[in-house]
Amino acid sequence: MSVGIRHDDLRRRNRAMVIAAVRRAGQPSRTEIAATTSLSHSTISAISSDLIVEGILTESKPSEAGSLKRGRPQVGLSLNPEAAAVMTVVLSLNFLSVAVIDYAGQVISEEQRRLDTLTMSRESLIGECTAIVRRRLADPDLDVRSIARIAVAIQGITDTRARAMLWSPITPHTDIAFADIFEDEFGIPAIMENDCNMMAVALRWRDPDRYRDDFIAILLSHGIGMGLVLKGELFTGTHSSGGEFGHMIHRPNGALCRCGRRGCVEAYAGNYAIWRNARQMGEDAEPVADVSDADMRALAAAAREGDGPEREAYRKAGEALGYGLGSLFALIDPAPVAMVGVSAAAFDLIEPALRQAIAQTAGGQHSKSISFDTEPNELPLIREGCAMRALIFVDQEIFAPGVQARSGFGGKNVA
Amino acid sequence: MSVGIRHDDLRRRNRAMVIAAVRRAGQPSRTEIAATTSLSHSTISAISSDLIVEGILTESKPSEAGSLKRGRPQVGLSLNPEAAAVMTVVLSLNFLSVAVIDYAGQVISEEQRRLDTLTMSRESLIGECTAIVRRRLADPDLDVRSIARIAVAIQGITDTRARAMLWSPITPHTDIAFADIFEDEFGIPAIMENDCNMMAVALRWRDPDRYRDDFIAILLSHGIGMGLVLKGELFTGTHSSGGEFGHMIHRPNGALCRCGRRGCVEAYAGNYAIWRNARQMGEDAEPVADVSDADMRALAAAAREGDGPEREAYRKAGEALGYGLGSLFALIDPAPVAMVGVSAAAFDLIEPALRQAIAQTAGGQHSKSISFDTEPNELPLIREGCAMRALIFVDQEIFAPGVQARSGFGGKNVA
DNA sequence: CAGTATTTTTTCGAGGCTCGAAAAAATAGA
DNA sequence: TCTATTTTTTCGAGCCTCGAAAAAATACTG
Repeated sequence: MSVGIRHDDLRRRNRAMVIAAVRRAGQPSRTEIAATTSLSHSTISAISSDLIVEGILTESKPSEAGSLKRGRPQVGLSLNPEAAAVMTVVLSLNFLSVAVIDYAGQVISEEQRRLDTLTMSRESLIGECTAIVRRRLADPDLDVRSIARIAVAIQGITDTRARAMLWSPITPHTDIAFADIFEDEFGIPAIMENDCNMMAVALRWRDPDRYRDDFIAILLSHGIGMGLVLKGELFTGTHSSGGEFGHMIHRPNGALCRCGRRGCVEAYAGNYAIWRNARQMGEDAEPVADVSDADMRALAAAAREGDGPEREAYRKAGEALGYGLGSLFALIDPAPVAMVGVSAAAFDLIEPALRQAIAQTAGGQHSKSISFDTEPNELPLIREGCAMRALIFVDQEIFAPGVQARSGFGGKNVA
Repeated sequence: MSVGIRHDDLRRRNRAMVIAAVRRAGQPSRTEIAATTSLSHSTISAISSDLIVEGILTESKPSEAGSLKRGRPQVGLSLNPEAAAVMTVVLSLNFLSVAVIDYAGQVISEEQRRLDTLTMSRESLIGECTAIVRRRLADPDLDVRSIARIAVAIQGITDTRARAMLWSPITPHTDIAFADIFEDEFGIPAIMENDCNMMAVALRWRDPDRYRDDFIAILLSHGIGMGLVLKGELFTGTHSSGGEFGHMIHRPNGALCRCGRRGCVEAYAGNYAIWRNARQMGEDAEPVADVSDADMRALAAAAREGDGPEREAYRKAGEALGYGLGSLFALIDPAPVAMVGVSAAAFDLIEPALRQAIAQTAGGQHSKSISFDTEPNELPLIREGCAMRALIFVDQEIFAPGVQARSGFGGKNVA
């Protein structure tokens, strides 16, 4: 462990730094990059002229129209969209979505497809995934060689090495190494990520002011998922994608969860749990396979209508989420929360009980100051997160290569 | 954010790397250091000769007696004990302990003292702490100028900046900035750390094989504390020392906790909770201020004697700890656990219920493979952790200084 | 419209760092 | 005493970043 820094690593790291600065800032001038990286102008000049020659960056016209200043106008540097491309594959319950994204982050082409993921065989699930990717790669407008990376996101648990799905609620099959499958099939490096982690990555890029170093993204969907960024890094478990917030225990020996255990947060706050409680089916009732978004919206509407089992179901969901968040906050301290997914649209029904519960916990000391944001649609977020993950891989591993070991330094999990 | 690497940072980082290699390995030769750091022999030679001239390292006799090999014998490098010294201050319930440690990690001098921390005024608590440090500094055998760092550990919550105790169960007073107080008083840089975090740091140095990158140290004492190392880094909250495992919610609206809330893990597993249950005082009974170690040992003996309220009390403690660990493992995946403190000596009474509970949780899937270790005495561990923390500060900030910003690189929390 | 002030970017030499190769040092075996 | 072997040091080469100065590109000024 703890490897020293070779002399040639210097350039590599600083190249990566410049690329990262451009990706973050959009069209920064060399002077701005020098300021944010605290490297000298000479160094930035040298590195960026290399990157331009290599076709990674391009010079764009003076960044702002209102160049009211005197002096030589700044020349904006931007990512060359044609430098590379990446592909995202998002697999969720009964739905498969693929997109090709250029180096600057714009969607070039996409395709979506309904599947019956719960009943498909292992082979046909894999087959559908590879087929849709193959169709995209066959696009005549696309230079296949430019695709530098495939990022796959799935609802479920993935391994830390980002190679395989270990378990997922959307299919009975386990341990599918999608990353390896795509690499073998297409010869393109691939990674396999957890959907909620990708949501968190995307939120950070969308709104870096709110979602800076520490925040939580919670997916309120059929199941409950979480993506967590701590100290600027995506938080993952020691072996898996981790962060199984939905399966923290809310009530020992409580309601039956989809995972087969009892008393998980999800067994009170997942769509199926809200549905079960609203229909007064009892906590032991087998979770239903799926509840349509329309049904959930109808449920929320009924709950808003007046007091009754629907409203009580949302109250219980809020309570479970509140105690769960309280326990989480006991571990990590409070942080901004983004609620994502269908039931985030019903957050008005969830919030009161949630805040009341969180106030009972150690982490909820300043419960009023904990702020929630809602975003009803998770799919675009997941795709954006995948795209950024893949693009940053290209930035670091392809356009600034040459470092052997990652231990000690090398922010691998930087969201 | 994300600062580039200056040319002069190179030497600084590699110096730090060499010092760290020596601290880890004990008496490594230059060749061994070159191997572990993957720097060239020339570089190691240059850096180590600098460090020797500066009095930071010394050459020791050939590392092993059995130099059966041919060739020129290796020269061991070791830390010069006189290069610097650090002081540790450990403040726990009714007890204050101070030690001076040389640069190589050996205790030079120490002093311990009983206090009535629960009833002392703020001023006298601070006064006792500064007085004991002053007495140690007055030791004629000690060169005061060599003291490069004071590390203070306290049971309770500290801030992420390692300046202040925010809240502690050992005193009614809050927000005492011990680090600032010591710095102002003695002009020596100081840090304020959480006791359980220091336990984790110490475990990692004691047994790097078992406690490598991911593990958990749990203090089973009057209260329940936790120190957590994830991916080789000490885990802290976003604002505070965090990791308040003892105040995760075990049962909503459950037993009364010392913190004033209800249903915390500690309200079932802290010494006062075990005592309360064993004495059948009811879950609403006000927690007692302190239970002596002797009383706890008697309780454990009674529990081992036969079935009864004592045994049931330990069972409840195990259940709470098990569900809590299960929820924690849902977030971070399972990892080795060290149980520290008086009640760790009664772990035989706790373990069955703990394992049974953990098996009910998502994190406990492989509950049999989760391994527990016990260590009944927390104080030496805390002191060792403090010492290592302080020494590593000296290694990095004093003997390899010169880096301005830490963002991006700079492993601040490396245990 | 020419000249001046101002700001950005590039150029160039200096200084430092790591590296590889070769030399020097230090020991065990023959 | 000589040779083989291993560790450590020495030395020149090659990069990299930096600061200063030059070059480039614009706005202002009279």
